Amino acid sequence: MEYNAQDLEKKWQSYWEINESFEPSDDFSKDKKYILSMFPFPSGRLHMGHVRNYSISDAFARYHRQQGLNVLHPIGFDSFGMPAENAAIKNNANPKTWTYDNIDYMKGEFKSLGFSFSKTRELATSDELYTKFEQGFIIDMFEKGLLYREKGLLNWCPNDQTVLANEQVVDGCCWRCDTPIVKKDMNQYYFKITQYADELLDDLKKLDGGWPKQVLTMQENWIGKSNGLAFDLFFDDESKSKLDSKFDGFDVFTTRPDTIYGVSYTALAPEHEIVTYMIDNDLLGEEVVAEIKKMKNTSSIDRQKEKSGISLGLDVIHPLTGKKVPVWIANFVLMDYGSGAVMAVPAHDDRDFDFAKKYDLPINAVIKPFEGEAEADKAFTEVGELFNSGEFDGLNSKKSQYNIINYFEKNKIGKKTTNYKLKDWGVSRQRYWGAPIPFIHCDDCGLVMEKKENLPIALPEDVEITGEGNPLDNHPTWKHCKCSKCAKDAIRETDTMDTFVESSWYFLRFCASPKNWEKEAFSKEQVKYWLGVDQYIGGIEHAILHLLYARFFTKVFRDLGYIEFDEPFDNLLTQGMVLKDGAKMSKSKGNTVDPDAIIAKFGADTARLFILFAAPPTQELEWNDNAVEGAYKFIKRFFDRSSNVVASESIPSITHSELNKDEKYARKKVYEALVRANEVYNEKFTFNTLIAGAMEAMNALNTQNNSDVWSEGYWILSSIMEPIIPHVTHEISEKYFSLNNLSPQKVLDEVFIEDSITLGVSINGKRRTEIEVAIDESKENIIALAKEAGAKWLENKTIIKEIVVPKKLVNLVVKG
RNA sequence: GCCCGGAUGGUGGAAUUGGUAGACACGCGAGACUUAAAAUCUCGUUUCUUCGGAAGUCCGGGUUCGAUUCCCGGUCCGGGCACCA
Repeated sequence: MEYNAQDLEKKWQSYWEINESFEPSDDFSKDKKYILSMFPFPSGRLHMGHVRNYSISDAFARYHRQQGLNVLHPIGFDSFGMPAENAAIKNNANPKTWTYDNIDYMKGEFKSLGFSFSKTRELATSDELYTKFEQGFIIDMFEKGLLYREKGLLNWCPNDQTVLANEQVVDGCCWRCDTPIVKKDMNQYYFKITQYADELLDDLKKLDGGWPKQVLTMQENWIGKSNGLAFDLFFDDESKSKLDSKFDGFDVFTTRPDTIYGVSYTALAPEHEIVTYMIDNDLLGEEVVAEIKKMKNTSSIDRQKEKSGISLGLDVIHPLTGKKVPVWIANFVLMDYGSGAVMAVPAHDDRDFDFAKKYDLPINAVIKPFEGEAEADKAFTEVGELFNSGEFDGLNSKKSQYNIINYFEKNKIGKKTTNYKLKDWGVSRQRYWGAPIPFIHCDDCGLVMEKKENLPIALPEDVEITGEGNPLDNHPTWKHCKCSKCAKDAIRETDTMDTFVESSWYFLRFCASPKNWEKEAFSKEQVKYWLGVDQYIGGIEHAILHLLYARFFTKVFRDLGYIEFDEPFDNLLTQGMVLKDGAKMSKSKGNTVDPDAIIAKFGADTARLFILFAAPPTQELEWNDNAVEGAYKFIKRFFDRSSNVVASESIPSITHSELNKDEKYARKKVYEALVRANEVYNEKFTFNTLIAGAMEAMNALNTQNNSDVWSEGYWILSSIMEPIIPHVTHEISEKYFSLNNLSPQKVLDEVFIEDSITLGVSINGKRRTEIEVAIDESKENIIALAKEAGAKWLENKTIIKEIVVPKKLVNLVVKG
């Protein structure tokens, strides 16, 4: 029979569907595996990155199912978000229709790839049921004080007409459309993620080993914890009266308290409240005000180009020396870190140095190298010895930080402080296609929560998407409602939530047994059984955003009493990108390969085999049409040569000692592949080597014609390859083994025992030749044989050392 | 600038963690079958070579009987963070 991928794959896909082969059991006494791949946005069609992602997770899921474990391998769609609206604007489509049509199409693609996802747990985050539970959580979080509304300077994308979280601003531009962002003063809802900053940082330790180091480092940097000293700088009397005695001074933060005696000026962010006060009360000249405004309107990237500043004509008193220190505005001081004000030490900080040079400010060195001289015309930023530092002279600068902080605390003029780069997570978006934030604005009661029994607050379907303004705000009736407290007319919140909210708990929802879906988001018991996720697979691009938010939600849900663990994802595998012609596949570059076309031409098994064979999963994968065809040929050969197999309900029993050399070798290769498969599925994840092993075994089977050896080989190979090429292996397994071989396979040690062995012979560590010896040959004989074999390299030389590495090689060290 | 990864044939990549470098595959070459081609099968394929060998895992040192693997210094490539005080 000819190998026909399309027919055979369809047959097994409907077999799996009819038999509900991939549904997890609710029997929690069984051992479980939760295999999760990051769910896709329903953009319309799967791309190769998805195929790679799900081929990896499917391999894990199928392997563990074979091992008899209860496997949860769910899929869903992260289906809220701007592309749906953008499509609506462009093609005059309805976002909901567009989204759900895409979902239907993509479900078909999943099926045609043979992915073993649980069907009954499929969900889309735009489903009203999902929104209902999510809005419930939002209300709980608000009650706990973890969600608040505040006016703030926000990242605004002029193109997408929406606010972005700090994490969604990449190089000063929108992460989606690359438009430079501008700052806008708006009301916005925030999750208090900073309250969990320390725990999010500390718990990274729990993930060590399970997560890639790179991701842990990225999260650590993002949280950006730094310890230092915060203290107040007070204005002198003259400055104070200039400011109408409205300000006594301002607060600064430093991680270098050791340089305190070197402070020669201080700098405020242009957005600082003192600056704002001076502008508002005409305390600065017109020109100066114009300059400050210009500075404020400059984007953060442009600000980085050159340092600039403006003297405010104010002085503060140095807390230790009592001397006057001038106050400047500097464009490099960030309003949203620390207090928006810094002490400047040009002698020991590169930035302060550049600024001081430009404006001719004093540079006072207070740290010198332990040996030699500091480089001239450069800030000395290393550890050294303090001088010109009063009672701290002579101390090691690093160690003096402790003493100086102590001094400030003892004299109550400052205190040890920790700062984070992490900011609270702004979650409101001025968009239609998202989960509505379940709040109501009432003239009398202020901001009130919607009642839980009224959830979900669903989106209106009769909506006009023009790309201008907020469609919910523009809708004629939707936002009008009654106050949940006083029942008077009120206005619904028209902002919707960041879609990262949905992906922050979807992995919990998957644990819910579908029979309880209407009733509850998930139950404690279900979640306790299934979580943590045993293997999470996804792209490195989510290293910060999604993974940090999901960790945050997990901790919040724990504190709300819904779950009982700290971290959601025990093991994380970040897959590499799929490249073509050395570049990431993208529509704009025109270098995409359509999965559907590959399936139509070669079948799903070929696509899966190529993707897992071409590179280890964590590395980039270069698409290669020839190699895809190679994968197809292997499958075809594997199928064709199954005709050598004799059908049997069980693995044939073979007397190894009665076999000839080729037969023994073939068996050895088959069992080597089995050993490697167990290693790969459980620890190493290098599917490429497992496939190579199976190919070697096939090549070895080909050199012999013992039908028992063939049958045993296929029994094992179709078992270990089933997670990778499930259709063809099922076909073979059904035809010859009644599907009995898709189960754990026993490794037979006897096949690895050999009577003779080849040893490499090296002279001075350089391999020269080899010898064949009996397995139990004595060391003396081995050396004698090696000398004989290597005689021509030993002429006129003296052997000074003989090394025998058992079962590996002989090394003869010679001289002369 | 700081912090992580990498660098192995023409190509993708192996190498049991210090023990025969280049598994497996792609490509290429040769052969078989064929009137011919495709498909399939078989063999070869690190480089140089005076056909004896010699060199060889980015470069330079080191440790070792032995280094792709460990240590020191450097080059290049990729990624993350980036005026965070």
